[in-house]
Formats: sequence, C-alpha cells, structure tokens
Amino acid sequence: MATIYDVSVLAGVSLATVSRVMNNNTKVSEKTRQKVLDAMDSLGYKPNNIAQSLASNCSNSVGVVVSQLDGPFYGPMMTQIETSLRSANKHVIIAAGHSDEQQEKEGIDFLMSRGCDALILDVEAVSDDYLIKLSKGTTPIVLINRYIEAIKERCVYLDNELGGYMATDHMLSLGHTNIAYISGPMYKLDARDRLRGHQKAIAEHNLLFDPELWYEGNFREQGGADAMTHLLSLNKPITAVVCASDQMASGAIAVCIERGLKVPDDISFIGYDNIPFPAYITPTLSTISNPIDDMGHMAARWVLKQVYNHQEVDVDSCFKPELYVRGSAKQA
Amino acid sequence: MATIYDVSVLAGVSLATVSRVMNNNTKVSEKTRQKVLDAMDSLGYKPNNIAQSLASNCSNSVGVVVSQLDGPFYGPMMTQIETSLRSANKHVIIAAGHSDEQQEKEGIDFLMSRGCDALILDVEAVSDDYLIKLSKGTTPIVLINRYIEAIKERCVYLDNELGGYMATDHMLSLGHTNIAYISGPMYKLDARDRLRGHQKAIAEHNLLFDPELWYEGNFREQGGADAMTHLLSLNKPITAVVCASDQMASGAIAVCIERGLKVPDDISFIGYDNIPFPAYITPTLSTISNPIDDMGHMAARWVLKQVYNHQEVDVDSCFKPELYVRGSAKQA
DNA sequence: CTGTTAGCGCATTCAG
DNA sequence: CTGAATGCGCTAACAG
Repeated sequence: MATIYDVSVLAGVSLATVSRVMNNNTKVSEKTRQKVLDAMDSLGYKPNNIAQSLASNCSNSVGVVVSQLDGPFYGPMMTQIETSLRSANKHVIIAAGHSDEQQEKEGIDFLMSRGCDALILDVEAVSDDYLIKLSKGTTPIVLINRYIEAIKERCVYLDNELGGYMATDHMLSLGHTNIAYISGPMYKLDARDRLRGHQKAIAEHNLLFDPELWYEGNFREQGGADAMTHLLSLNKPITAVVCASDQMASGAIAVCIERGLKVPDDISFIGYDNIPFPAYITPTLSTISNPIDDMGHMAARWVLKQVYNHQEVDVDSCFKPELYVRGSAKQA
Repeated sequence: MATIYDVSVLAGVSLATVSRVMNNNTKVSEKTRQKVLDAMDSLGYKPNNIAQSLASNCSNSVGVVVSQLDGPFYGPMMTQIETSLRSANKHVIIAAGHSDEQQEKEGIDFLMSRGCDALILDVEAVSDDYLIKLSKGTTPIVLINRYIEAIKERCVYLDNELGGYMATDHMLSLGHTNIAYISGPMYKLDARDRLRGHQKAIAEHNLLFDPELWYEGNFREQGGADAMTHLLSLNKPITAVVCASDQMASGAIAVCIERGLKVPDDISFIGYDNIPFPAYITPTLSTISNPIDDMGHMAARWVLKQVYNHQEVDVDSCFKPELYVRGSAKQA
C-alpha cells in the first residue's frame, strides 16, 4: 500500500502538502495540487483511515447499538442510517444489545473504545440514569425509540401512547365495546406506552378497562397466537382485538382462522408497526405506523449536524403515528 | 482517557511491560502483572483500538457488504455474523451494496481502506473476475451466497438448483402437471439456479417446460402479485405455482384469494426461503429452506479460522436446502 | 502557499 | 523477565 510519503516523493513536495490536498481545507496552488493528484493516482494511493483517525482523533465512524439485527424493524432502520452516513463518508459499526443490560453496556463500551465519533443507541435494558450519565461523557449519543426528559434534545422517538390510543379509538369508533388488548412485554417502554394509550381511549369512552382482556405478549407471532388462544378460552364476547404489534396480530389472526372464526366478520383486528408483510395477507391488516426507518434517518442527521457540523440539515425528533385502515376491522 | 503511558507510570514499570500484559503473549512475572492490572483498573484504562490497529497492522474488524440491510434475510445473517465475531472480540463494519456494481465496489474499497482484516461479501452485481482478482489481494475475502469455481474454498453457498428442483418435484409428486413458475430476476444467480432446478424436475417427469407459464418476478410481494395476475389472465389450467421466494408466493396467493380462488383447493403453492412470516398466515406456506443465517455464521467461522487462526472451528461451506411441507399445496 | 517538526497510542524489535 | 528506542501513516501547529 502506497503511503502519503511515497506520494510526496513522487510529486516532489512535502508530506504536509499531500495531506493538505487530501483534506483540502488549506490553500494549495493549483499547480502543486495537480502534481499531487497525479502522483496519487499513478500510485493508486488510498489514505489509511486508521492512521488518519489516530492523528486527527476523529475516526469518522459512528457506532450503532440495536436490540437485534433481525426482525422487521432494524433492517430498515439500519438501511437509513448506513445510507445517510456513508454518503457523508462516515462508517457504521454495529453491535447488538439483545435487550440485555450487560450486553448493551458491553456494546457501548466496545464502540467507544473503537473511537467512534458518536453513538446511535436503540437500547431498552439500560437505565435512564446510565444514559444521562453517558450523555455527559465525551462521545455524543443520540437515542432512538426512547424519550428521556433530561436529555430530550438527544431523543428521536415515536409517540407510542398516542399510537396505542389511536388503535383502540379506531375500534371504538367502529362501535366495538368488547375489546381485548394484546400488549408487548411490560418491561419495554413502548409496550407500556401503547397500553396506556389503549386504556386512555377506553376510559374516554366511558368503558371499563377489563384486566382479563389484557394479555402480555412478546411482540412476536407466537406470542400473539398464545394470547389469542388464551383470550378465546375465556368465552367472553370479544368482537375486537387490538395488538401492540403486527407480528402478534398475525399470530392471533391465524389462531382465529384455524378455529373457523372469520376476520373481520366475526372478530376485528388492528396491529401496530405497519411492517410490509401483513399488507399482503388476507385479510390485509389495519395498523398504526411505526416509522422506524425515518427515525433512523433522523438520528443519522442528528449526528451529521451535531458531531460533524453539517449545518444544512434540520432535525426534528418527535414522530407521530398514523392510522392505516385496511381490511381486518369492520363495523361492530 | 487514560493511556498506556499513564498506566506504566502508576505501576512503576515501562510502557512495554504494560503492552505485554495486555497482549499476554510474552512472559511477565506475576508480581508486575498484578501491579499493572491494578493500575489499569484504578485508572479505568481502556486500550485505544485505533492505536493498536495502526501499530499492529491488524484492525480486529471485519467488513461486511450485503445487498441490503432490510428484508427478511440480511437481518438474521448479520445477527449471526455479529454474534460470532463479537464473541471473539472483533468488530463488524457494514456497508450496503444495493445490488449495484458501483456501490458494491465502493463499499469494498471503503472497508479495505478502513483496514479491515477480512471481508465477508454478499454481493451480486460485481463480476466473478473482479472477485477472483480481489481474492488475490492482501485482504482475505469470503463470499456468501455465491459459488465461483476458481475460489470455491472461499464460498459459502446454498445449492439453489437443488432447491428449485425440490420445490417443483414436490408439486410433481403431488400429481400436478400444469405448473407455473414465478422466478426471481434473471440477473441474479440464485434466481437462474432455481429456475434451472425447476426445469430439470419438469424434464425428468417427461413434461415440457412451457415458457408461457414462467414469469420473471422481483423476489418481492408485489412482483408475485403482478406475476399471478398475468398468469391468471392466460386462462390456462394451472393447478400449481412454484415461486422462487416466499415473498412472491405471498403476493401471488393474495391475488388468488382476492379473486375467490381457494388455496390449496383450487390451486397449490410452494415458496422458497422459509422466512418466518408465512408460517403464520393462512394457508401456512410450504417452502424450501434458505439457511442464510447459518451461512452468515459459517462465513464468520471461516474468518475466525483463516484470518485469526482459531484452529478449533470447522468450516463446511455447501448448504443443502430442505423441504418444509405445510398447508399451501395439496394432491392434484 | 509550503516545508519542518512533533506527536496520536500502541506494538515490537533489540539490549540487558 | 524488563526497559529503551523506533515507527505504524497521518494531521496539525509552527515557521518561513
């Protein structure tokens, strides 16, 4: 691999001059600049990023910690982050936190020791206090999918309570009153927020929240199937089910169809997340959007603006869910 | 951030000694080792990876180029890669190639200039020759989902022709003879291989491959829907459809159901990939497995073994597809 | 505008 | 077993 030194010799200039044309932040005469450029390309010179990082104390890489890399969410989110950042010539280094406090912290340490210029975190197991403390360190952080009042200017999040409210409100407005709710695991903030929205909608319509009609799932298909099996065993007159994720809704619907129930004729469903797949099944799934990709994009923009001083980008961090009416819910 | 120098002063030893205990490849007396460890710990010392990389010419990071980060495949694959590598204390740096030659090459250059110790590539737009040349360079590469004879020891792949054969053979063995085929885009190798397998099965049963019953899709839901719409418009007595991806199968089934056709009573389907979602829809989708996650895992093991000299791991690179019989296909 | 000179934090000779 | 010295490839003052 050719080094900056080889280039300087071939071009007949000093080492510093070569560095200058690379970073073109200082004036270099057009003539010498061209000499250098020619030398670079006849040597096939590629700068060594590692050395640049060490010397400049800027690694041009940003670390991303997500709960998991698979599933319908993180892919689109990572796509946005990678695209935005790479077009600005920044690297993306990833680590999975697996919703485990220990692993999330390890991932963060890992990325910091790698000299990341900033961290984008979609973490759910570490505490607010830990993150607040972290935000006071030297490596800037931005949070996706989490709202912490004390550092709200670093949060990119979805109003999940509103989303939960909207889902249930949709069923209510269709005339349903016996509405079951399949929630995500309660240790997750977004699951709690969505449930709160559900309860709020119920209360606003002067109905009583029946804990028996609430089942704690796990956001996955199987959890939805288990939940539905349980709800059906109650022998209650349920006419609508609000699910805190599209995956759970799919699992739940599958159970109903297996038992000979017609969706939406016998029982209505609404999901949450608006992942691509359920838009293609029968019935098509009504849902609430969870623009996780847009949030990834926004987090990347935040980093570009706050860390790399790209003044031109705007950052807006609170996202509002939207209702997508499709075929899985009908008038009661 | 404390440096190795700070540690050496506190421990009352030389810089080199500290370095030695970190890398513990040279003998250090237990007493001094303990002094150093204590010093590290009271300073909260974390080695600077960047500096280590520059000095050792080993970045402990491996680059991964995938076509896309979203969709049902790359997530699970990335999960395996990240998990395997991180447990060996290696970093994963990602770049998306977007199935575009220019972008794939840029991604590769990008990762090489970052000093990656090895590259894991799931690329489809660059040529075999380019990859063969690349494999002769200084940065080791391993290919996922691609078989190139000249560098087969660097390939981790699925026998797609066999998979295509198995899918169609399943329909044939159920007695179907009017079988349509919805393929992936022909510029993709796996799409071509699967089609070849289909044709082989057809031929083996002394049937004729009817080009009219073959539609080139795009591997996505919408492509399957478009394909089915076209096939139905032919007014041919099709009783079974083999799809080169589960996503296309889902799109195609949706169209059938919309038109009042019963699956599998009126028409049978089989997909390819065995992605999680269609196992939860109605009817559950029969399919051929595409163990992309296992392949990711294997590629990571290859790197560990070949690049980082972990002798204990075994590498086996040719994966065989498996048939998953579920509810979308029945006797003709 | 350009060259000289120090480091960045660490691994690695080479002596001792 | 340990310390001193050198350099990885590059950036960033500082002079000129």
